[in-house]
Amino acid sequence: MENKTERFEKLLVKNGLKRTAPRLQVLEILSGRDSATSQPYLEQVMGKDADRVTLYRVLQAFEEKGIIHKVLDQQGTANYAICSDGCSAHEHHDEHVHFNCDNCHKIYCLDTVKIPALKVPAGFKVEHLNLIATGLCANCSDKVN
Amino acid sequence: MENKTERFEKLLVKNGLKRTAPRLQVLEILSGRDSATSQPYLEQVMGKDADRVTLYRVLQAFEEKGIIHKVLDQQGTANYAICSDGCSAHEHHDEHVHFNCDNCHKIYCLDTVKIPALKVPAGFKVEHLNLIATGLCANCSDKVN
DNA sequence: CATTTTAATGCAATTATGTTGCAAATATAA
DNA sequence: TTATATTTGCAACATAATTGCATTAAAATG
Ligand SMILES: [Mn+2]
Ligand SMILES: [Mn+2]
Ligand SMILES: [Zn+2]
Ligand SMILES: [Zn+2]
Repeated sequence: MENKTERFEKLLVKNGLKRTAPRLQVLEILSGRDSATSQPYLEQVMGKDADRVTLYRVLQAFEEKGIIHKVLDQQGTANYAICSDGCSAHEHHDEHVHFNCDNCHKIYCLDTVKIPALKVPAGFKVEHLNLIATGLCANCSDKVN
Repeated sequence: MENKTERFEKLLVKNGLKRTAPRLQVLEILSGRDSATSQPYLEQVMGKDADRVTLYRVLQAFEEKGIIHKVLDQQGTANYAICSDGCSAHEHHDEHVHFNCDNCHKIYCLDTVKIPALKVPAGFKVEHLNLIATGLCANCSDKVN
């Protein structure tokens, strides 16, 4: 079985992106976490390995290519998670619900929970739906009890 | 029938807030619009009538008291709308869908569209739901046709 | 109505987040 | 190995938001 780095390199090539250190590092970090990762956290972890501007540009490129998707938490902070397969440059196919824990502040992609269709008033044309649930995640509600 | 300003003054008193010019002005502006109002717009309209910091503090106080609610648009910008009745200091009772138009960028409170209940994975405890639909609003989809 | 009390405002400084232009570096194609 | 096209880093800038503190003003009190 091919290792993670090899997979990431192929992913970059497939999307016409050059195999660079900051890009591989971002993929490394994101893939190693069980929840969406905030921009500030990424910035902190990458430290001086990459300039702040580079990080923003890496994230933007990945988002455009459908490699990651952005989720804003309740404070408006950008969080990023690796996309499920099937997302591409011009369409993200992962309209799942996101869960923002009030306690640990993690954002989980609830890949199995799809957003139900909506009946909107006449005239409105819905393109995308974005649903964020807040409350306590499985970990935190355990601890509280 | 009592006029708007009188109503606003009562609203402030009821919530233990002093009747000040910046507060009345914010209520005036918000109530005169058909969609949620962004912080930058408010700042611009109020001009030098109130310091930027005061505006932030007015909005925060109103939100805490359940007088207005905040909606983040797709860029993470804060937008504010007056709450429906029944919202209070510690509970907002207006979990309706919000619609963010891709064209005019307005955010509409779809008061009549409630967010459907969700089935989440075991362990997760949902407190609040926050659903933003994007697409074209009634006005803009008219114009396009 | 004058005075006291308490809440709210304005200002200055600071932090966080995100963007742009451009020169230098580097990954990859030739 | 060289050429090219992309990517990076740096500097400067823009905007959003927060904090501490002195001053002002609203409302409560007598
Ligand atoms: Mn997700
Ligand atoms: Mn609303
Ligand atoms: Zn949690
Ligand atoms: Zn519109």
